[in-house]
Amino acid sequence: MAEITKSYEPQDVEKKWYAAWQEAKCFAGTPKPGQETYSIVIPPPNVTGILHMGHVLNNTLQDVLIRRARLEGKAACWIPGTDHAGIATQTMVEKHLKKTEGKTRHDLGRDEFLKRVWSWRDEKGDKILQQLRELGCSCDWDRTAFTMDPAYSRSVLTAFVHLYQKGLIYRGKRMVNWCPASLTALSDEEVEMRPTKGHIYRLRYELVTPSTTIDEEGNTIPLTHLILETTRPETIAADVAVAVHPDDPRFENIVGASVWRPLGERIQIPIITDTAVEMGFGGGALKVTPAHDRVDFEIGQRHNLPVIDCLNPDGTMNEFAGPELAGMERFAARKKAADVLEASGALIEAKPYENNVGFSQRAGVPIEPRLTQQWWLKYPRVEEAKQVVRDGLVQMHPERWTKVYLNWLDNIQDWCISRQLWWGHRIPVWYAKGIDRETLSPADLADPTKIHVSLDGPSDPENWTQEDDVLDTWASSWLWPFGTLGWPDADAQLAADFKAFYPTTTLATGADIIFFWVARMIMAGLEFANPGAPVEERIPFKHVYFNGIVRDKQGRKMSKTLGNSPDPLDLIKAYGADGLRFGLLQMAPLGQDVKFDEGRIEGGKNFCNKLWNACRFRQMNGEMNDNTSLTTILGRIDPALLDDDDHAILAALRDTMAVLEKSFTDFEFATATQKLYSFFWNDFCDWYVEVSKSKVQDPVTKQHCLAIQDLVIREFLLLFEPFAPYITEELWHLLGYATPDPVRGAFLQDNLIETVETFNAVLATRGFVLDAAASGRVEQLKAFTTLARQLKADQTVAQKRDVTFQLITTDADWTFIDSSAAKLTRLIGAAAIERTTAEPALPAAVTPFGTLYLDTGVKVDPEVERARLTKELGTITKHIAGTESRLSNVAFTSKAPPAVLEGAQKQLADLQTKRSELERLLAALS
RNA sequence: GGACGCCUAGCUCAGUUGGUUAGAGCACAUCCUUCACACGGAUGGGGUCACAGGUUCGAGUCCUGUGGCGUCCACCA
Repeated sequence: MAEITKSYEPQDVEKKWYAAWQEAKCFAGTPKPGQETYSIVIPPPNVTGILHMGHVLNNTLQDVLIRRARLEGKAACWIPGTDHAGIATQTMVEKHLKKTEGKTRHDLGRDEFLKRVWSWRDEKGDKILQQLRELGCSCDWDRTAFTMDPAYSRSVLTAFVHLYQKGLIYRGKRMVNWCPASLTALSDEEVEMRPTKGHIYRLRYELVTPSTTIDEEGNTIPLTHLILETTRPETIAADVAVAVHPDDPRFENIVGASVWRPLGERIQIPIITDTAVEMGFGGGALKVTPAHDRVDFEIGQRHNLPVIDCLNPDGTMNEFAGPELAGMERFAARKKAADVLEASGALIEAKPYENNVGFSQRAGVPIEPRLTQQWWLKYPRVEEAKQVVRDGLVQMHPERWTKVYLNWLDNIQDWCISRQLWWGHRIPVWYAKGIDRETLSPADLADPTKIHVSLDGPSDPENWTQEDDVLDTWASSWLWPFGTLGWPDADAQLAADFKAFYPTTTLATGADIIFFWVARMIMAGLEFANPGAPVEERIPFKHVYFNGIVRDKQGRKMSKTLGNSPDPLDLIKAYGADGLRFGLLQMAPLGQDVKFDEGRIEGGKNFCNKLWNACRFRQMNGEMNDNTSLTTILGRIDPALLDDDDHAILAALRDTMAVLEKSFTDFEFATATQKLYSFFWNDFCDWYVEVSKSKVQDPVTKQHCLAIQDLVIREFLLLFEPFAPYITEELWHLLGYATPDPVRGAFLQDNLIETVETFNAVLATRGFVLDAAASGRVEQLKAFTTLARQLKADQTVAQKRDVTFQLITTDADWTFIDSSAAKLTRLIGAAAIERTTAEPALPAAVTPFGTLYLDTGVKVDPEVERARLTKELGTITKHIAGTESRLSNVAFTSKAPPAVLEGAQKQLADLQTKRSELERLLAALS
């Protein structure tokens, strides 16, 4: 067996094992009949994306879940893949094209441009999947999917045709969120409202015929103009009316009259009434610009007003904006419009103003409401989607997200699924040649001689033209949990083990895409997967785990522009993949955002090193025996020979197993990592390994102690493996836990983890009766040790080892301490612990086993000693007072549960004993 | 306007159904390279648990309110 080096060097270990795992196809999801399954589909990253901290967190969580499932003996399958990411990828390639060749996509034409995108994808795509391998992700790579794969594309189009035939998809001219940068419509979810500083312009709209109104006192006064306010003066040329509230007394006389439009073509526009107008805002009048505002559009519909569009798709002004503004960019035009209005006297004032403006989430520019023909989807299964979550068939973790989810579904709006892009799934709709797409009526849309909708297109393609638009990317990824498992092709589903792996077990994702993706997947699953089957077979997943967002130390979202995001690959180089994984999970409590702290990652690395060295110590202490199974290790342990330390460490191990089990059920990964840390570092290294140092000196106890170590390390490696797969695998082999069997047992993951239940059962059949009191005695010894060390530290002889301790104690306690002398003297750093009945004039501490004196061979300074003891006495006295007052309170003694009462009484007794001993020590000093 | 989350040591966070003297890691101070580990060991300092009320024998924990930070949904031009 190879010798374990002085420190853990992750680099070579990681390379070696990942290659070995892949070679052996360890990650293949291959269900055996009757075997329980556990499946996860990856939230597909953008095909051209690169790994950032959010991915690291999200994918580490998935890997932890899937590896734990493997150890639990389940057929585990983690399906990886990427998303074509329509807008993002197309924009990227367009930019590249512009930069390198000075061309636009239109210069190339659709077919040629798409060729370029594909070659870009082939060249630069899937890099992120490579990076996930470095992180240790155990995806079943043979199943890698891509949303633009032929098979997956077919599932997307199948879904479209199905929904169309069901009457849920329709085409309509409606107000959409238009992105002037990407030149496409967006869904409401892709629009982000941002408070934006600008100006609000107070304007006069002159009445064609002066009239009268009433002032606040009810007096009739002349009225020559209306006052209204707008943030968008550049759209005035597209005003078609001015609206006031029907109940507004100020405007009674002028309803139906006209005002002069102050910009663009100076025509008369009518004054209308509409309840959408807020009387208290501005001058109480609203300019109505149906082409450029949702509310205005609705007012226009109600009043049969014309629609004038004064913007080009790219956000520049067109000829309808008037000669002053035509051709200008929209924000420049806004300034210019203000100038023109000021010059004509229509502008009263421009006030600084902040309002919410919709921005394109991806392109980062303000969107324009724009009236266009688009394809819309009425969501299927909305009620059922709510019900499965309410019924807990789909459980969200943390649960509070269900409320957000249900609220969204309660207010759900039809989904604009068409995008004016080229990179994506082209909508499988064909128009008969010669028809005007803009003016198709609902009846036309239902006429198969005018519109053809199918997977493969019309049989006489020469007579048809295909729809130019592609589908929203999310209209493909919403099929991910079953599209990746062969749906809708029966043979493909069989080959992909659809039956075993659908519904998937857990979806791990960020709450930021709860609407974009999670909700839509639930509806899609219910509609398409296992049609006709009971609802629990149609849901796409049973659990949704929402991981937090990784933020920087100031709490800001990590972003490229801020440059506050460390490169995960650099972190892997510096701390190892295991250190990164473990450190990150330690700071990621359920559902809380993660403030990134590199120190924690370093802590993860240090922990790995600690584990490494504990194993090194084990190896140095003696020949390895047969470690190839729990049974062989237990065979080396005689239950009758277990001492307190053995009992205590086994109890702590069992407790750790239990905590881990619960943590996985509750998705509490931070709890799990913290428990692993404290068990191994504190319970095992700081105590068990330290006491082992004396036991291995004794041939009688040596083999026994090493066997316990082998047992604990084995179980710990199994518990730790999901979090740190590389180092555990390496140590598994170095310490001989692996079996030579090349099929079963070659890797750590081939083994089964013990549950508390099975572990207990195994121990019981071997005659282990764990002594529950042992842990308590060990805790007392720990306290004794700490007090002794404190004495040494106080006397600044912390490192001296030739000191002697003297103990005044009872016969029973002395027997116990004396029997533990070998390990205690080593732990404390003392030549000996002797029993005494005298009152040595030495520094003393009151321990659970009597009063302990430190003899350094130097005479004690009574004043220093007095100060030390007095301080201790003060603390004790304070606590005694607190406890006494509680116990003297009848309300407490009569109402508190017996256990609490007993605890308080015992505490008081202990404190009093300690106090009187301290008082005695103080008295002895003088 | 509506909903949700957070506020505990200098920093990042634990703290389960209310119950002894509120914990960890990092940072800090003192000491130590003694034969697993300086990526380490020992000891120590450091907290009116955001604030104000309330319920209770007892509140970091439950209730009400206030303040601050953050997120989502809706949105008055």
